[in-house]
Amino acid sequence: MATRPSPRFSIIEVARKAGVSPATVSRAFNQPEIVHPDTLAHIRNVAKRAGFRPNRVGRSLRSGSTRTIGLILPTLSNPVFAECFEGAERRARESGYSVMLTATGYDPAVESAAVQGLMDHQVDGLILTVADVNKSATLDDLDSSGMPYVLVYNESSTHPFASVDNRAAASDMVAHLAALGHRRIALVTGPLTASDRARRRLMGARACAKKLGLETVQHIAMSSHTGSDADALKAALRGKQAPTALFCSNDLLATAVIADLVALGLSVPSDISVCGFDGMRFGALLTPPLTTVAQPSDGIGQTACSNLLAQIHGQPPQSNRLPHCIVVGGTAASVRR
Amino acid sequence: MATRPSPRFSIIEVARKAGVSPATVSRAFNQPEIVHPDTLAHIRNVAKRAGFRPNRVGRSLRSGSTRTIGLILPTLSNPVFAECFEGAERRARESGYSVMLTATGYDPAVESAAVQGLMDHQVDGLILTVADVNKSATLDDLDSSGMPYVLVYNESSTHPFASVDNRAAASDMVAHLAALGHRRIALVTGPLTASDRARRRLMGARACAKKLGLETVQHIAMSSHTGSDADALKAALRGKQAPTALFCSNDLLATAVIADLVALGLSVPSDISVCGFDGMRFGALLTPPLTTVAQPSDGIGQTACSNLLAQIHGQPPQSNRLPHCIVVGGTAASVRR
DNA sequence: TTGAAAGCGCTAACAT
DNA sequence: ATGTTAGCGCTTTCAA
Repeated sequence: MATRPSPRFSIIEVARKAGVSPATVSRAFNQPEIVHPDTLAHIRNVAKRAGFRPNRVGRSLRSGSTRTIGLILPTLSNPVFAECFEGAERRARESGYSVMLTATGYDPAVESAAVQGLMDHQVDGLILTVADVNKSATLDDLDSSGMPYVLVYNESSTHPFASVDNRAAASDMVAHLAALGHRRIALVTGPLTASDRARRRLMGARACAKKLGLETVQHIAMSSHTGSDADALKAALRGKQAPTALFCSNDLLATAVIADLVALGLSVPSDISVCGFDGMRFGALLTPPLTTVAQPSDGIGQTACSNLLAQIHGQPPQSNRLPHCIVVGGTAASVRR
Repeated sequence: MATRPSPRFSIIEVARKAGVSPATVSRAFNQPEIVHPDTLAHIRNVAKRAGFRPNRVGRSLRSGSTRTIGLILPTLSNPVFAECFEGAERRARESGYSVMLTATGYDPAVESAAVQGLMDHQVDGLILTVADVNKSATLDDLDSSGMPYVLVYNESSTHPFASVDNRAAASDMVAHLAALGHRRIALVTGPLTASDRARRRLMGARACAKKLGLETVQHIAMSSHTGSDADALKAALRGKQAPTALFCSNDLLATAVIADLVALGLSVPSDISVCGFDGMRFGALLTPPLTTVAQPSDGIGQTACSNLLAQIHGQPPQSNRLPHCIVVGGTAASVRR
């Protein structure tokens, strides 16, 4: 079991040892059905003995395909994105594709560099989430590059994506809150300028409120995407017109908001209702369990990957809106009379 | 903004357009300091105008380095591994390395295929977690391949790793429980045969119990790594000699166990104490917050990556034991008299 | 069914 | 400081 310096065989050595041409060895690995069974067995034997495995870099350069896709997500520490990755990676692996993954930490500079870097690596396609579909330099680059890609979580009429219908989902949650008797609802988000999803959710929430004759959904902006802002929260809760329900634009934010409310001496849901958006598994473990809008993140990843692979194989780009559902937990309750 | 079929330029075209040799263009990108400033500016200009970026596949083939590392982890849905990935990826990116990631779902076959696949891709090194360092076919392959690698979460005297000291960590937790008055403690794990970490934790727990004169730490094996087994649990809790504290070998398992206990009509911690191992962030959000042994997962990933890069650059392999700490939550309380 | 030859895009000797 | 040349490992015509 000595650690030899690994004199990595090439297809040429194998060909010589097997007494055939390099082309035949190549065929033995790529189109075994067209080489003579005896030759095939012999080559496989020699290759195995020598510990030979085709070098994918050589193959990629020659064939023009790396059989690798790139994934660019804000952070894997948000279980929503982690699940999305798992769905996509599994699907990719099943099709013989590998995945390069970059976490941007919501930094547009990292995001843009990641796209460039993955393109330099000649990935066959890209799955990514951008802050805002409508003004993303990254996305413009991508469009003009001809590289196949699919967005996840974003929605757009001009770019392929896999996502829930954020407007409808937010609307459904507002309807749920309204059914509980809430008439003053606020949507809590991170910086709106940095998230087209948050904007869509706000639109959906407002549309529903209007339809149901509720007061306009207020908007409370936090400075970070997943962290709460105790001061902003306190300010928003002052006065007679304070909202009775806080609809947070993601689950992580909801947990942070709940923690802040508790620190403020409020109790959820008896003093105020809170709900989230995402449906991360951990929400169910909280006490009370988090009321939220569940997105099928694994499915979003899987679908995006399927669509991307289809594109890579020449199909036209395609978008999918996956079904969401309201998870009734215990953080949103009937409003007190 | 037409989607041109992208007639990807090569270094040769750029060289011709710029009136220099391909080698000079290559130098302009790789060792800009040795080319004449005017030439450099001119080449950069031409390259930029043509939208040229060096093809990393060509470069990799020629140079023998892909500047890519492989990461193989059981699942990104466990926030512990997600954080580890983030630490490693960030560190890699800072050094100009990209990351290919595979989630094995604890399946040895996937694990082994992933190692092969990443080696086929000519990654420069590998970071991975294996079920059992002492009998891992995967690891044997790796050793004989000469590919640099660093284990994460595993510990070994013969393989480089980055991990906490699992024995000491488990011992510390047992000491903590003992200080709360517990004398009958059980360690709850998934299949022991499939996790050297669980085994080390059991050893550490037993050693500490012995030292402190407690009863031997019982072992309750669940059939899955992170799911609880209500029947096994019920059986273990029968009788006068039932444990007063359940030490779960990971946080996800701890949450599942707590849920089962609650379903059994027991209350944590007043009827029985429970604690976990990992220190996932969500533990702090539970009610009561999870008492656990925190591992610095981001740091483990970062350290592993640093050590791997050092190895890739010719340094000898190195192992690191990172510090753990006991997080006192509310799921473990003083034993009732 | 197999072989010969060219070349994917790039870099590293070696020359100048 | 720049150019010439060869070739990394593989696949893919084109021939046989």
